[in-house]
Amino acid sequence: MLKDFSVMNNEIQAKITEFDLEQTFECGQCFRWNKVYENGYLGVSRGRVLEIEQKSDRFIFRGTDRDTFENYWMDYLDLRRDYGEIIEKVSTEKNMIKATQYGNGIRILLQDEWEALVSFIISSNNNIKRIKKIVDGLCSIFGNPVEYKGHVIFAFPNPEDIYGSGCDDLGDIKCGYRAGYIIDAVEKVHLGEVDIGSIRKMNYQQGAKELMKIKGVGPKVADCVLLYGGAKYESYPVDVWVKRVTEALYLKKDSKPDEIKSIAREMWGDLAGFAQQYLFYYARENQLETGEVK
DNA sequence: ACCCAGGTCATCA
DNA sequence: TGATGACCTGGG
Repeated sequence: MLKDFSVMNNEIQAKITEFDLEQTFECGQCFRWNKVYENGYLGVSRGRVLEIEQKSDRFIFRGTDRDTFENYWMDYLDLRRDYGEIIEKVSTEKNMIKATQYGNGIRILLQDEWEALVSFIISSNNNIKRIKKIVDGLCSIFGNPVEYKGHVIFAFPNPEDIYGSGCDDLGDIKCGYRAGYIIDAVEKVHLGEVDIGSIRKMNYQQGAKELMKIKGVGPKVADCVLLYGGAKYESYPVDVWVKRVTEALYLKKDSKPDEIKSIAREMWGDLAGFAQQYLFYYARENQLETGEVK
């Protein structure tokens, strides 16, 4: 975790343990951070740009100021949390020990709830590469441009930026049948039928119920939004990878999502979301079909 | 041509 | 409630 940081020459420097840019930004939880050079990533959240460079456990943050860093990015990057402690607590058996060693620099980002919602609507029955492409397309059409060191980055559009558009207006981003889902989300959030801004205050059940009012939002998408945007760390999103690996390691049989979620809750309690992320990253990066440790 | 990808929906019993 | 197909799109 981050203990303190220093500001000089418009740069913020800090030593942070259990943090790796590639693991955190490429583990499938977010879709808008891009590698711009070796060990350097550039991203935007809620219209704020940030450049991060990593040298082992030393980090340099650029494009921000002390106030924004302390009041926004510290929380976004979850830098106040002791992930050494998280890893220790979820490493309940040998496979999880392996998974947490493999992804020991993963942090769960606190993303904008609306961005997480739309991103994971797009994620359904889709692959990560194409999800990124579609999300980028949505931003370049509807988002506000932000300039940084010659890069033009488009912020993620707010509901009001998209409101008034129809499915046809989303044709260029090639999101297929998900266009209708996105429009439904835009309308319900914009008109106040869904209170996306309150999911962090709600409990897990309330949050899930609220999110699933939207077309295209089922249990898996709701779980992702609650975990990555709603800080509901007991959430255990069950996709094809997590299903495979959880069944193989713990259940030893074909199981329904609710059974998979409940055993995760038994093993890791309100830290199940962290466990899920380590397992997902480990299984997917190693293309594990059975979940067995190699 | 067929299958898959961080699933959900409509339909049917 | 629970099971079964269909589904935009692009890559292997």
